Amino acid sequence: MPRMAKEPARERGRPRNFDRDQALKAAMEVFWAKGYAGASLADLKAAMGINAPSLYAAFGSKEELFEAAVDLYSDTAGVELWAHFDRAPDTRAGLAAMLLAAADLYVAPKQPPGCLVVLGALVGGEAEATVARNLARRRAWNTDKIAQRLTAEIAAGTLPKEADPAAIATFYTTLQQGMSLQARDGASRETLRMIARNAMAAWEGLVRPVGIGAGIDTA
Amino acid sequence: MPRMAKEPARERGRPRNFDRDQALKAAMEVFWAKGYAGASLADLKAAMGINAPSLYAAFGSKEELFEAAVDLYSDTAGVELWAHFDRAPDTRAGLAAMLLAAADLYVAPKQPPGCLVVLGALVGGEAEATVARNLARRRAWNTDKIAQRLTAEIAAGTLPKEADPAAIATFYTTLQQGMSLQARDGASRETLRMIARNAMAAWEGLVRPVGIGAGIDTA
DNA sequence: CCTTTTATGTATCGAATGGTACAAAATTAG
DNA sequence: CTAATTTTGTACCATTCGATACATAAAAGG
Repeated sequence: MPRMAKEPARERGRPRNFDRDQALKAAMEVFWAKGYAGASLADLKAAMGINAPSLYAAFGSKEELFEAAVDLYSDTAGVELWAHFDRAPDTRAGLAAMLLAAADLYVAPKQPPGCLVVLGALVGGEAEATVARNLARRRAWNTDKIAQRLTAEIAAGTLPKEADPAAIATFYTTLQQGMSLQARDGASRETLRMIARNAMAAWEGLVRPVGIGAGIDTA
Repeated sequence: MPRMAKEPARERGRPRNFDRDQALKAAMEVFWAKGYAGASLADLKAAMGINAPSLYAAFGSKEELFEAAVDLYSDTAGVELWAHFDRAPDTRAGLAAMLLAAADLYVAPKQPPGCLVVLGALVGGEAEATVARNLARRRAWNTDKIAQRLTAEIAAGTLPKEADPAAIATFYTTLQQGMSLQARDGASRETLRMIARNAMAAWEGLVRPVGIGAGIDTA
């Protein structure tokens, strides 16, 4: 049984002379900017500063490199976004905070506009199908996350029983994804924040579906 | 001066033995399904049922073929969508009708899900840059179309002077584009229609920005 | 030292990419 | 008929694609 790699623990053969995390971050930015198919191996090699054999030895294949890049994205940019959602006192405040954070993230300087999970692999041939499916699964997770919190609030009585968690969650997911496209089309941070604020203007109408008593007990 | 081609008017050389419009429609569907970069010449040739020289003689290049396909899309699916917007008595009804029509269009059977103008060329390298810019321009036109009608209604007094045409138009464009992604992710017609309906729940909050008197004169 | 192990750089691989050369075929003009 | 014009099918081009073979370099184990 080989000993655990706790300290740096020099491995056996010739050490690699590039920083794996740094190279992965560079790859993430290329995928983020150009998408899975649009990022060529030549692009990736140039950005990562390594040759093909080093890339394949460290990451396996373009597809595995992409998955690793998306993991890194989720663990950095993505986790920061959803932290706003989790920290907020309720779902409404969480969605507002998440969308405003998205507005900042999607046009942050020194970064490609929009979201890697949304834009990374949308359309394409069979070569992209696998990664596209994986990204779709991540997007579905985010919608579920919103829906689950809504369900909990309905159960707790802080939201009307008539509210439809899936519908509300999908609505805000749709807006968030649309914001990624807007960012690609050159929308400013202010424009994106305005979209986010306007999205919250729909809240009352969403949690209180028409005909249940909308407007009776507001203010 | 060569005579005008009014009747079928047999041209000079060997006649082409495929229907140009029909081939273009087939190409449009391939681009719609796979995007500009994802649609290979092999895909296009197979769907159009012609060989490379015929394709290039009739359409010039992949890029020109794509532009022609997008024109066809705009003149068929797209025009049907915006006809709903134009026919409606006011902007609010127009947006509702347009979004509901989009819900139908984006998951219509025998068609790729979502919108070609939204999904056709979002990310990618320099090879896609030109077509991506052209699609972005078309998307911007649609937003302007909404904003112009809003501006007219504000001038006419049917909407509050405080309403922000650009912000409202961008909001609904964002939703429409998000709906294209949802369609790609497998959303049903019912889900898309729910998104559209919920989008209209935001209307009152949008045309009457916070602090102007929202909620005072409703109902 | 020598052996083992891993990484690197060069030089490529086969396949797919968008796009063409070229000759034969099919039509009209005269 | 012949000449001119246009399309078609075959075969192919140069480039780029993702991915590898292979010899060498650099480290640890013994």
